[in-house]
Amino acid sequence: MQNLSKNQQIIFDLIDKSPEPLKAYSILFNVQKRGIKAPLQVYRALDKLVEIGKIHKIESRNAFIACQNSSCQISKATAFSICESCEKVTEINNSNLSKYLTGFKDKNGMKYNKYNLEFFGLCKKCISKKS
Amino acid sequence: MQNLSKNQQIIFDLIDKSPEPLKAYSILFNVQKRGIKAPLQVYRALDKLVEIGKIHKIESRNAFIACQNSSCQISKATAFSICESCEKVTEINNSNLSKYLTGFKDKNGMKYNKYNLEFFGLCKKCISKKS
DNA sequence: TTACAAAATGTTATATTATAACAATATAAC
DNA sequence: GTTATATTGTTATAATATAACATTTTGTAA
Repeated sequence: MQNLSKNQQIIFDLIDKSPEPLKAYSILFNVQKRGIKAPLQVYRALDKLVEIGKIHKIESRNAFIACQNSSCQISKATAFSICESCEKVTEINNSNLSKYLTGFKDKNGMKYNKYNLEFFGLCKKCISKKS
Repeated sequence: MQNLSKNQQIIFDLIDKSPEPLKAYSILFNVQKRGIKAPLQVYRALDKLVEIGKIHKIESRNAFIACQNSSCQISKATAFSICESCEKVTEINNSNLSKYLTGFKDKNGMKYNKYNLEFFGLCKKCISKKS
């Protein structure tokens, strides 16, 4: 695996140490003191980091999270759980699930090479808060 | 099932007769001749139509498609196949898949009440074009 | 059939997310 | 060292989505 460029490293570090998914303009705000001034600089780094699998985009939230799976280099099979109350997002790493979905074939004969799955619900903390 | 309001009906009809997912501002452009002038009017109708399950949002494309499943009223379990070449989107209606995912429990103890799954690949047409 | 509540509409302004286009610089491969 | 590729920098703008407020319509029940 090649090294990250300067901007890529700055932005990856920020996302990687964040406990929650970060949005592009929040990232921009946080890295301005490090010399990254324009949205495009952020989006370019994000695109590359997604491409090489260091981060994932949470599509329903337009936000980015570091890959939790140390062996994941290219993101062809992603699954996340999202708490609709506190917005906590966790990457699901379940081999049964990934086997099932990677092998899934629909009747239309289309062969899939990638998928993204987002589960929504309430996390344990938020369930107990409400009861 | 209650009837749709005027704006909801106009926008649903447009989406329903479209062979491909439609984006909000493309919808806006197409319904201006019918008196819907502002983005918010479109987004409000879209929100409601999604809520009652008449349409789904394709998150990775920011586009909307009519529900293909006649029995689907509330969209708690959605799955789509997306061709990365021609962008054709099809709703997957596979009871094995939906049973598997609806029953899925992760080790974190979170209970899911909704999911959205997007598969990516090449459709039959696009595969044969390339060979 | 009025009155009340809920849903939907209309309108202007603005926030948020993302890319186009072009020039310059750095890095890797040969 | 030269060339190709990736990355950066910069300005402008496109595309997606919501805030806030006023008004009208619709459904429900007294």
